[in-house]
Amino acid sequence: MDDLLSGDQYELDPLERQVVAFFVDGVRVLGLPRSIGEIYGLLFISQTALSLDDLVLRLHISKGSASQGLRMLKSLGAVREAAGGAERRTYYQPAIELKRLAGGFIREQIRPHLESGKTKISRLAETTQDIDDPARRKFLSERVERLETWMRSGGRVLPVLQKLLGQ
Amino acid sequence: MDDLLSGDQYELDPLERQVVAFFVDGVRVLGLPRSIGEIYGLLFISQTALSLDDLVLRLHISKGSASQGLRMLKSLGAVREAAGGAERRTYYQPAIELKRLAGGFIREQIRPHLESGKTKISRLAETTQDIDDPARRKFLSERVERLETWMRSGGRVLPVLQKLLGQ
DNA sequence: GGCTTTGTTCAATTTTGTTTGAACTAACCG
DNA sequence: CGGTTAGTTCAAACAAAATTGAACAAAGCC
Repeated sequence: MDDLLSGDQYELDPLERQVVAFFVDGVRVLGLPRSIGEIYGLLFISQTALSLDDLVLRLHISKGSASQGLRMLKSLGAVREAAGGAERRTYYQPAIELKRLAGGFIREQIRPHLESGKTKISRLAETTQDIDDPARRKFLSERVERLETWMRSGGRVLPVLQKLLGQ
Repeated sequence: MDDLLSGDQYELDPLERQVVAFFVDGVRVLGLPRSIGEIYGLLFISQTALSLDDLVLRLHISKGSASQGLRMLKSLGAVREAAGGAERRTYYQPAIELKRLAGGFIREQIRPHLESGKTKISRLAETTQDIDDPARRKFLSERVERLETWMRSGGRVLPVLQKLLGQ
């Protein structure tokens, strides 16, 4: 905290900045906040495990951001707590197997939406039954049927995806 | 605009609202704006092709939103202009084959990021060469190699994905 | 030509989502 | 105990992204 001699001793070097920027872009594609990319990026390029305070200090983000970011990364299985440390403070390391990263993302971000989608389509199918005009009802049933097909395809694809990424 | 007799003549019925809401949620998962979901949803549930003005009127969105939304949906291959109409006004219909939808999304939203990712990693690999400390350089090279592996996996997965969704 | 209709563009506004930071809990320490 | 450190929570501030609407261009019509 007390960087009395040099305010820059914690600054990222150019390579670290480049890697962090890479992951910031990466997670934006996935619809995750930039702090997630910053944290994961710095962990990815660090040879030693880092604490929450290290992240705050080096990335110039708030403790709140670091805490929330680490929580999400843990839930995605993208970081784990470093084993062993006898210290009270916990240190974090990145998971770097694509299999694990993709698996966590699919489990946490995709499957829930697929599930809730199926539920909503069921309700849609019910609502469709209430339509009076038979021609209209037939058309709607076909469209709902189409949605159900989409969801089935989605459900079939995920395991294959995970399998392909796990190598 | 001047609905003197009944302000509701263009309102969505409950089923239409349900479908539009379904697609609004759906596109949010993909990181696309809600207007995209509204427009596609209404087209999806409509038995006839709709014009830009129809969308403005029924969804209560601005002409600007409708225009931009249709442009993006066209670029994704998710809507096409209805053939035939001798009218000046153009009418739109949804593409409903998952194959086509997924293909457009992959082409427009995923591939560009994969490509630019590869480029950035190449630059990263160069920067890594400038590192003086051999141990550090070795570690960084391994991590960059890992990123390259990720990208290769990504590149291999996309065609399989398209193939699986096209049935 | 002038008038109308259709659609686009983009700066200003609104909405949404992220980050901050102060207040808090919990755990350790002397 | 009282003091320090580690980490969480959440309302408020801020930043990023979407939407609006007015000005505009293009094309048809009379």
